[in-house]
Amino acid sequence: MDESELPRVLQQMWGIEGRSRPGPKPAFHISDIARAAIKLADAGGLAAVSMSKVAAELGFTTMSLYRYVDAKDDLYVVMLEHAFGDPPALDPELGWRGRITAWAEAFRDGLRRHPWILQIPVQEPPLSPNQLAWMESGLGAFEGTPLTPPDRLSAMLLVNIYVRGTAQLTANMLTEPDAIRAADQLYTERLTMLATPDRFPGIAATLEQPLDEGYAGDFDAGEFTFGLDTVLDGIQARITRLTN
Amino acid sequence: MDESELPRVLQQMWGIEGRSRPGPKPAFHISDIARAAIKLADAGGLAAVSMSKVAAELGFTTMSLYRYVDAKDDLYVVMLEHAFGDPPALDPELGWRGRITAWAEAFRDGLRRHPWILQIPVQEPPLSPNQLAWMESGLGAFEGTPLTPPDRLSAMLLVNIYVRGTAQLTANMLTEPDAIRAADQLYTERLTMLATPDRFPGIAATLEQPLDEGYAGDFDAGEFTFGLDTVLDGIQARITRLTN
DNA sequence: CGCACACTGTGTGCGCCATACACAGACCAT
DNA sequence: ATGGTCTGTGTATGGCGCACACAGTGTGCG
Repeated sequence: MDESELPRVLQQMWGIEGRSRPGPKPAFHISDIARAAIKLADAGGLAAVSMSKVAAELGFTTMSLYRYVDAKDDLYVVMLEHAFGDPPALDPELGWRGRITAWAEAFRDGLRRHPWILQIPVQEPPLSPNQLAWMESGLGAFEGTPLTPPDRLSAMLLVNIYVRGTAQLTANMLTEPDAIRAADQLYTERLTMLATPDRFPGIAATLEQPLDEGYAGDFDAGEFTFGLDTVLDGIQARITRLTN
Repeated sequence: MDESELPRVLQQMWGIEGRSRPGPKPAFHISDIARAAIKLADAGGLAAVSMSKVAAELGFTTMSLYRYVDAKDDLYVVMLEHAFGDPPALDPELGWRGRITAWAEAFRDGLRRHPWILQIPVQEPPLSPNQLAWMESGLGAFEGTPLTPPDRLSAMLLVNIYVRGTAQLTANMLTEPDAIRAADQLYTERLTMLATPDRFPGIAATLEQPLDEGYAGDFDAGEFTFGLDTVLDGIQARITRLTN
């Protein structure tokens, strides 16, 4: 219950004010760090984010960052919190399906905007304000369904996992459509060469379908909603079971 | 189509023999590298795997590894290939549901045995023998269903994503049950403190359920199959739609 | 009003990392 | 037998995260 036991970064992000203290005023705020780091990551991927680069971007020395952030991992937390803005406002007119779909698409769009998010090593469950707001928003999509709160949590996590997973498949360095297409073609080529029908009949059959873009193919909007619908059908089944 | 364009590591893993060449015989094989690296990763996580440590484990110098592996990323590929052994043999007696469930559980067990797999930055779609064998095995689970090959691929990927995603939630450094329990309790505590019912009613409602273990709670076997069943229900719905 | 001291940003330095490059020796095709 | 190619090695470079000591700053307390 003691708020002081919260890591410094969390305190800052929740705006928990320390009483006015002696010493010089901080020259900036963690949100400045987040902005600088995100700028670097958007431009050059997560690998382009280092303490020194972020500090240089801000015009300060490397070590000054450690007055705001305990370790590099904290930097990631702050970046995440800042990269997802507010969660989408879900139209209550829509059914739960429409709402969670909108939520999933907003999440996907966030990942598209900041592909480096997928490269961040996941290590702690979320506790920052925007992260929780997204959770809340996702849970709210199931308002009016007979799902219990834990069921809603599971359902939301399922959708969350789906979006992350598919985004991961969509080639991690998206941005360049030409690059994606080239990488996809190279992959299909190699797969065709290695996955011979005698040893890998299932894979080979998949490759024969001309429409199919291959495993790492361009996971476009159509395929996204198609797979998402499958997940939602599963949730629907659970709801139906409860309703009877 | 030219095999020589394959990266060296892939050639080695597929056992493509280069014609006998001048020069000293290689002192070891990439599989030795894989074994050493996996040993280190099992003991100390992916962070414990460095070129020098792996080399030391083998009794060679750091730079010698680069005669077998073009870069660190290749090391990861080799580790992955070696960590998953052969895919499970699926009992044809079972229906598709039983088969894909067995496949998912085998996959989950693999991730449990080698948690560091989840820390590997995903960058390339799989092309190594065992990876393809697992794909083939997963696709084979849908033998006898009306699903088309691309449908089967989507379904398998869905299950694959689900397993990865849930494993990710299960606290990435599992192993120690006490540590998991402690981390979980700390998380629930903080969440209770931060997610106040006024601003986060949905999350708060979830926390009120005494049974619930919280977001990052111990994702035990029961919850795993429960969530998996939801996914499979979605696939079932698709099958049913095709059958009519 | 003044002062003690907590806090700020800075500079230096350490150990580790991935990997480029030049080299001496080992071995097969000819 | 020998030329050329491949092996493992030693050395070196630039980057990284971060520990630590320091000088200056400004607030709360006396």
